[in-house]
Amino acid sequence: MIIIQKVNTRKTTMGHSQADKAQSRERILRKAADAVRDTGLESVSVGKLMRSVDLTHGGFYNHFASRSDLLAQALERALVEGARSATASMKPGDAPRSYEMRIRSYVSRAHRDARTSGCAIAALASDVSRADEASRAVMSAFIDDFVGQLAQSMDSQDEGDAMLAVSAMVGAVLLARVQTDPKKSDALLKSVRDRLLALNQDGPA
Amino acid sequence: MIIIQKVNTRKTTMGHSQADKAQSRERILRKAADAVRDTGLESVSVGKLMRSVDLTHGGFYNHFASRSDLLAQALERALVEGARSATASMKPGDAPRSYEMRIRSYVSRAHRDARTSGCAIAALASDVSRADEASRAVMSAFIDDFVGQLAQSMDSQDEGDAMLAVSAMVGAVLLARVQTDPKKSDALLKSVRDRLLALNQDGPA
DNA sequence: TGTACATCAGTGAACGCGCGTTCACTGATGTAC
DNA sequence: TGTACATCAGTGAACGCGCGTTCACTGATGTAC
Repeated sequence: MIIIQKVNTRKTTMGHSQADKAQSRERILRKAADAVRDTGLESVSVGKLMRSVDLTHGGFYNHFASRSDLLAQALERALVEGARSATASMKPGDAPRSYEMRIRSYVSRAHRDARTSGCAIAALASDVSRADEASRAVMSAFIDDFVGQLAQSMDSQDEGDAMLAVSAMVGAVLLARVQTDPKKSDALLKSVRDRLLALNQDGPA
Repeated sequence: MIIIQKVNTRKTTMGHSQADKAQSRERILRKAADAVRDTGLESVSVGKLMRSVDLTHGGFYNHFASRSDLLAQALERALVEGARSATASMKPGDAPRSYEMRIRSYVSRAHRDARTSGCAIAALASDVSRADEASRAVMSAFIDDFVGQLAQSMDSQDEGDAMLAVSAMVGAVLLARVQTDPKKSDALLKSVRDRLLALNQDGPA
């Protein structure tokens, strides 16, 4: 005896409640923030994005005014998540992260290889440097924060010193991602990491 | 008396000689190398590019096998021109550029503002970090050269020191291009520049 | 040097495709009674 | 609690557009004699 099961060929029925809507919006935005860090701002298309969260393209405009509106929000989200991952596993009340911990986790092979969950400044600096003023302003605020927080973790407490460190951190991760020779890529990270760590030992007089 | 001039409505007639062909190819490639640094690898379209050198799109394939073939060559050209501009006005036989001159010209407002004629590593690092292995290999070679040459100009002659410097140089120019507040952008360049210059004074012990 | 012919750089119409966006429609959700 | 109705999240066809690429054509260049 053969049993032919009636298969539901419809996609999983999407909810229609307000809570479902908020959840859909969140899934779209989260996916976009990842995609943007992984393959760049311009790589995100409405159709592909909606398909990746099992929705159809038409519904996109229930959540965002336009692709460019989405991109602006995805950039901010990516920056927030990137910054949060830098302070991951911190509970409120924990002492602020040490300079050494910050450098070791940022200038690392793990960070180089985890573009999607890593720092969005490193992932998107070139793209945003070419983008409109609004996008650049959003990232500027995160750069300022990044510099300010790093400065507080340094012996010198000097923002100028932190600017050097942040520039080198971002540059090193970027160059390590370009480098095709894994040994050279690792060596670059190690050289920059060691020197940034040494930089925080109080210099000569 | 009114004179109605017969206006030649045809575009300037293009030559058909072999020399003309080489010249066309060169014009296309040079324009592409600029465009790529100015607005990113993905921004270059065959139609717009050909229009910008006063040709029609169909002829493109007399010169390049495909858009992606052009892009690979434009990337290399952009890197060559960027590297050349870093050593501009040097005649053969001149002493190699000093460390101080290199830092002062790279980490500068002029370089920040001259994306099209500046270093292609800074302009395209994010894009290339996401590109195929072939493109990454092309840029890798230029990074290695850049590090090697900078090391030779340093007191320590140390490639690791040069890796820190190159990372900070590239990172600083990128961040300065993102920063929307001109004062902060200038200050970041100055802070990084001063510290990179100080780095070459022989350290303690 | 002059003529006849092959070559081939450049032209522009045409192709299929994916894009962002719009819209009439559907059916589950949520509300008024 | 039950019913009737309005709302609106999600669907999928359709739009105009720019893209990369192809191709039949044109006329100047370059060559063979």
